[in-house]
Amino acid sequence: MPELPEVETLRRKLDREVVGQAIARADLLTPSMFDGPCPVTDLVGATIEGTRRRAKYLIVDLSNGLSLIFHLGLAGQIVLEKPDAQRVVGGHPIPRYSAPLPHKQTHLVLTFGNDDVLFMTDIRKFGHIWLTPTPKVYDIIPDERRGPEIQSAAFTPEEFRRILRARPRAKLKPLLLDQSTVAGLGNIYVDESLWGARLHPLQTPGQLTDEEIDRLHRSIREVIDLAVEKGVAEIVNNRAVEGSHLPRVHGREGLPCPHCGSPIVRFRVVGRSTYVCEQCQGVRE
DNA sequence: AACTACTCCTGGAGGC
DNA sequence: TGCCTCCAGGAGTAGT
Repeated sequence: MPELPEVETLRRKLDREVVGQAIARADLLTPSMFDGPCPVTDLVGATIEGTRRRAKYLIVDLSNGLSLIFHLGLAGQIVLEKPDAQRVVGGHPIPRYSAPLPHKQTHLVLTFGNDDVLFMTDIRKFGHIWLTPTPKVYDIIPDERRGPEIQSAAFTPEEFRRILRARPRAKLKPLLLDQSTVAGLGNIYVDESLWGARLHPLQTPGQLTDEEIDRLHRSIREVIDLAVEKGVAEIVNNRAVEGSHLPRVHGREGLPCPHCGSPIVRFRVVGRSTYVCEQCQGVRE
C-alpha cells in the first residue's frame, strides 16, 4: 500500500523524468477516478514545472497555473514508459510493473512531447485524481486534517509530545494511522515504528513517559528515513518478502523478531492486521 | 474524545 | 479446473 515512503520515492524518480516536459495528450479512461474542478482537457499543452508531496498525495504543478494531484489509495500504481520501453515505476506492485499497458485497470494516460507515456493504474479504484488551480491544492488536501510531515523541521519531539498529550486515551495504532496526528503513515510503517520504539499498539499516550514518546518520535523518523533512502518495505500477498530489509515485523507472522528472536504475533486492531513482538513490545488484552 | 460501522473496489488465496 | 467466500485496507462520513 503506497504510504509516505512509496509516494516520495516515486515522486523523486518521476521528477527527474517529467519536469520540463509538455503534455501532448491526456486520456481519462475511468471518469469516476477523477474530480476536477478543472477538466482533464486543461492538461493538454501544459508543461510540468515541478512535483511535490503532502502526506500520501503526489502533486504535479503545471505551467498553466493548475496542479494535478494523485492519491494512490491502496493499490495505485504509476508507470512512466520511455520510447525505448524502459520503465520508471512506483506504487503498488500489482499488476506486475512489466505488464503491457494500458490494461483494463489503467485510468489515466498522459503522453508527453518527448513520447514518454505516463500510466496511472489502480486495481481497486481506491485512489483518486484531481486537477485544480495550484492555489486551491489545499482545498483538496485540507491542511488542518494533516499532521506534520515526518521529514520536516516541524516534526520535533516537542511537537509530537504536544500532539500525543492532547489524545491521552487513544490507542497508539489508530492514533498513528490518523493523518491528523502525523502525515503519511499507514498500516505497515505504524507497525514498524511501534516495534522500533518497543511500544505496544494498544498502549495509550496517557500510559507513556515523555521519554517513551520521544522514543516513538525517533523511531518514526528512523523508519521513514530508512525506507525513503535505502528502499521501501517489500510486501507481496500480505507477506514480507524474504530477505528484504523492511518490513521487520509487518507481514512476518511466526518469523523471529529481528531483535530478540521471539515469534512475531499477528492480531487485529480497528480492523487492521497488526504485527508485534510480544517479548519486545509487551502483551495487551 | 474515542470509538465503531460503513462505503468505495477487485485480484488473489484458500476451501471444497 | 472451477465456484464460492473472504481478505487486503486509505480516507471520509455518520452515528454512538
